[in-house]
Amino acid sequence: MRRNVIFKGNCVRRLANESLFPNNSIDLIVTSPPYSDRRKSSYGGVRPDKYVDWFLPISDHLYRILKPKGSFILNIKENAHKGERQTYVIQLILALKERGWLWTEEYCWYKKNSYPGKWPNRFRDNWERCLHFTKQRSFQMYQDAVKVPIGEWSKKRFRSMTEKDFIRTVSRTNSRFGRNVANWLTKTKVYPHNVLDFEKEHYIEPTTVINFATECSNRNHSAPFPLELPSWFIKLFTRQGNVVLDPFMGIGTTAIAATLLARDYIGIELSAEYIQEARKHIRQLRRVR
Amino acid sequence: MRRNVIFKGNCVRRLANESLFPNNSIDLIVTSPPYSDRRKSSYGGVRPDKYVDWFLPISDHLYRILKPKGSFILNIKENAHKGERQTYVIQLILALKERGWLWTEEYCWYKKNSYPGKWPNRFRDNWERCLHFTKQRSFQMYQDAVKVPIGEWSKKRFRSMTEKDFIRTVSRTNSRFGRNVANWLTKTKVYPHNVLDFEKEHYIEPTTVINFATECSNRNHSAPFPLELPSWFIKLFTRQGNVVLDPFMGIGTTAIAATLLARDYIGIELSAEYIQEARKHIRQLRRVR
DNA sequence: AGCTCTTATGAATCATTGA
DNA sequence: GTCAATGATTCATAAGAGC
Repeated sequence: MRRNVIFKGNCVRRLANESLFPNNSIDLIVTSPPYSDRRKSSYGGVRPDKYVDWFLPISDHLYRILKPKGSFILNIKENAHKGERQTYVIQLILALKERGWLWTEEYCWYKKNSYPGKWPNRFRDNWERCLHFTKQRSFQMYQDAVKVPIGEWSKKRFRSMTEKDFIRTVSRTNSRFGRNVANWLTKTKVYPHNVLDFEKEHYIEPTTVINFATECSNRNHSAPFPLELPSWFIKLFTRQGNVVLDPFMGIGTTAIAATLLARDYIGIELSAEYIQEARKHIRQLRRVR
Repeated sequence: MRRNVIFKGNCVRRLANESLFPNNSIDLIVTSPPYSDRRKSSYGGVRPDKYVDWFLPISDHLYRILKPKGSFILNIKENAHKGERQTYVIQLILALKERGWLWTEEYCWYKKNSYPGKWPNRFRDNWERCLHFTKQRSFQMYQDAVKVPIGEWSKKRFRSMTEKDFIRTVSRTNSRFGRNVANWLTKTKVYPHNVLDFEKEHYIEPTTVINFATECSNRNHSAPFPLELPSWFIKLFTRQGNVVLDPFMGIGTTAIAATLLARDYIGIELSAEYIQEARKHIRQLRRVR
């Protein structure tokens, strides 16, 4: 299987090629497909009522090529129409389960730069779904790789408590700290939770982020998600040398994250312009390293 | 219609009483029903596969008694079972739409206080859904009541500008400050977004929150949500003197929030113990006021 | 390098208008 | 009727220029 390549072309047709994509060969899929009725210029747009039917053939191939212990992260958010949230995303969850996927978790990506606007019936949309699907109940997950400094949340949670107060509280309530309260207190890092709140937690070297951000602000080439998003899932669900696939590669954010983290990538993308942009980014990364 | 009362008893049977609950009489419903298979001791538990059928008769009554321009906020989160997120919540969304409700929005409540825990396949669950249903596309929404302080960026941005400078800049460049340019210079508050992140925003007097929170944590009574949660929706969707209903009242968080905000409340609760607790809190509030 | 200030724009949504 | 295009609205961040 060729690695560290971007294939140009239609997503389903490429995935159907079994020599390019053998069964059980991919460790992680991270992708953000075009949302319903968005990205019309580059992808033609998908009608909400056709969305599930459009996506299922793709997801069937993804199921075939994903390793049994691999993960599939689907970043998506339904838009509002005629005053209501569309239902195609939750319909898709149900449909994917019927096709054999396990809906393991829904991570919440707490975006900080939502689009401005004011409407009589809603506020700005500041979060997106990161749906986690797997093929099996047991799968690869390297939780230690995404631990965060304890300060961030514990300070807030127990802001006003002294250490003795804290221990007393813990032993009085039947909390899950268990007996190792002291151990827990001296720990410097803890496991994160399922809300992705990247502002405070700098997972990637800031200089790298800035370099990338600079590059990707070129006109007409928008990155649907920031580098931290695929980076977080790549660290969580893969080890060095594993293969990460993004079937809707765009300007290559997933590939860049994989490269920075010493994983291999495979991308599929329809737009020649986006591919060119992605390759340029990756070349620059290689030069820096 | 009697107001500021808590009715003891079964939710559906109480709601079916048309003299207690006339048609189109409630301004806002805020509730957190027992989640599937949780709170077995107080509610007996509801099987995941029966959850939708269990809830629909309740929601039909809620539809009947809610005013046409009223709102229904459903705080809920599916639990995980056998490695997967359950689907009863998203099934419920689809079912409620079929019964006539409009699924207007899904607010994300970003909880900050979940206790540590570790599982091989997931992290701690730090967010819950607050589903917003309405009967009509146009409904009561008092957005100004929940404005939040503008970000720090604005101070730097506008610090050195006179109004004329600013207007000149705006008309020269393409910046999207809209038509009423001068507003930006004096703006101190902006509209929030759809992620409820209460840490930064102290909507309720801190002392009140602390008193209530302390009361809750000292006993074994579960407060399904903090005071800020119903308070935010009450301010957003009602005015003073309006009526707020919580058909699963618990220890009375919604009633307390309504009382503090000078709204009337109606509660329904099965557990005599919870009702006693709720009434005690409300009495204390009255004394304080 | 590090800071300030300027400029640009991002998976948006709704009401209105015209076909 | 439905559907598509247009205008109006709005917050936060990052790149780029200048010192």
